[in-house]
Amino acid sequence: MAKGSDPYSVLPVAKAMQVFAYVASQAHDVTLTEVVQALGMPKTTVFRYLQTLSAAGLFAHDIVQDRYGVGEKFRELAQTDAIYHSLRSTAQGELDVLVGGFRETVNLAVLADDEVVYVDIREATRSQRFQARIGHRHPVHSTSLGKAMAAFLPSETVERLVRPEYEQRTYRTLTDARTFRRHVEEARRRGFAMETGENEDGVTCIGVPILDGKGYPIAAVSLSAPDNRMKAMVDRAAEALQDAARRITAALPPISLNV
Amino acid sequence: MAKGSDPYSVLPVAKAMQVFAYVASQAHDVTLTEVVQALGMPKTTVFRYLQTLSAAGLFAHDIVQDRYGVGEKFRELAQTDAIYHSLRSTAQGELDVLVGGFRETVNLAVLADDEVVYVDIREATRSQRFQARIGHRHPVHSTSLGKAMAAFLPSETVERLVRPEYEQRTYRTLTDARTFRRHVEEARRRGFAMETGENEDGVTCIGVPILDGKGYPIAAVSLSAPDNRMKAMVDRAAEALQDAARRITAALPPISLNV
DNA sequence: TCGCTTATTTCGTAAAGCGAAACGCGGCCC
DNA sequence: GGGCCGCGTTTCGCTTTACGAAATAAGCGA
Repeated sequence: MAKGSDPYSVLPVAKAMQVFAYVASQAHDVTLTEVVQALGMPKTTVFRYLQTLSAAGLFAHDIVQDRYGVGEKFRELAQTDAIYHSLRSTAQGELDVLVGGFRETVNLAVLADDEVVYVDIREATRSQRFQARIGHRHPVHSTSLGKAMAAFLPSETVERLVRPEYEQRTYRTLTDARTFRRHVEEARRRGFAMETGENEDGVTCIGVPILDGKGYPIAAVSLSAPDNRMKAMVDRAAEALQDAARRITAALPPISLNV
Repeated sequence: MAKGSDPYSVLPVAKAMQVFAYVASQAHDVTLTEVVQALGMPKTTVFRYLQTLSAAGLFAHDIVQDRYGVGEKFRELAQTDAIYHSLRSTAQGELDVLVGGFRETVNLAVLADDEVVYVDIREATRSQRFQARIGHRHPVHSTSLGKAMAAFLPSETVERLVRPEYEQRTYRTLTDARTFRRHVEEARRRGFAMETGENEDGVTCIGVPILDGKGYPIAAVSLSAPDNRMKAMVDRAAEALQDAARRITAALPPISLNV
């Protein structure tokens, strides 16, 4: 049987996952004994796993029929993953093209808990000081990524991002709500956001939102380069980023994330 | 914390599911410490869960970056569930209409392991002897459901269902390959399958396949009634079933199941 | 090269997962 | 209508084995 050859395998978890896989792959809701017979595990054990997984919301326990099926929590997770997975895999090629074309660092990020979370990063030159790492979080107000996404959010949602005062990351960082609103407004008008040394000294960023089927900014791509080098290619970069974003949008599944 | 109020909750499983939910809801692949900090669990514990879930295929462990993300097994399960969930929920209303219109038992089934698996059943009159139960399996050759699905399978797949001899369920059950092929061929021509007392004495069934976006028979609906009562309404029933099947197909997501 | 951070391994302890068996309940059949 | 059977739930005692602190190793940036 699925005896964990892995010495770090936690048996209850491994066995519960067998139950999970069985239930999820059936077209109908299952009974306790059905799982027991299918997997050859003791009744008590399966019973406990079914209870635990139901309590976690991954399964739904139909009390009337005493049957277990896949739960809403599972479907939420699956949908979230499907979207992000699709985002990353379709973005992949575009990021490569961008980094190849400009030889500057390219970032892919999403908005989570009102922060910018880096999802993929391509550094053109590793000699350069770290900008960010995958999974790291930066503020919305100091990044072109954040402002680009904010620019295409419904206005009620933007208001949620407005603070009386913002953290000053560099001497150029905007710190008041008024300026933030102006930057966001400008990004919306131009179709891309810009940030010049507001997040990190000497580094300029151009960010463009990636919209999902409903026009909601699910993510953003940005190009970041030293101030001087960026100056010469702002227009070209903005256009390339917008093209990339459009293509990524087109390849995304038509479903949306519940905000 | 998420202390299992449920006395039957298995803690390792419950905690592993927290890890699961966290990883699946992130847009980026995560590191061990990231999970530890987010969930406030001991490092060793999380490490073991990540290992276990990766071994189960639900997570993918990127050895190079030492990051964990959602694995292919999870996506397979999610897709299977999405299809079946959609099938059942869109079929729901149609089944109700059918049972209301004919006052006879209506079945929804899928094909699994070359058998007919009942997924939903609406009995018009409970006095009647049980026909089948959800999750029960009947042979392909003796049911209208099975023959309806077989009729729209690619011919190579139909061959997999052909046996030199079939189990004789009633004295009317077809038992040879030749007759099976003939029935399937006829069902394909007519667009619905029929079975008269071949699965259960005195009961006649009409089955119609439900095709997915690619024209593959993902399931089937059937109406079953005592021979005499069915005789009077064959044409009307076949048409109603076909209409229902068409509507269910239309509401299905455009993705397919890998056969 | 050093020093930090992060992943892996070890190990002793006690918690808690396990599963046989008993119980209770409902439905089916006689 | 009564009894039987199948199924889900509960109990209980026994270790098994999950646990987590701490030590170790491996990376990686400075």
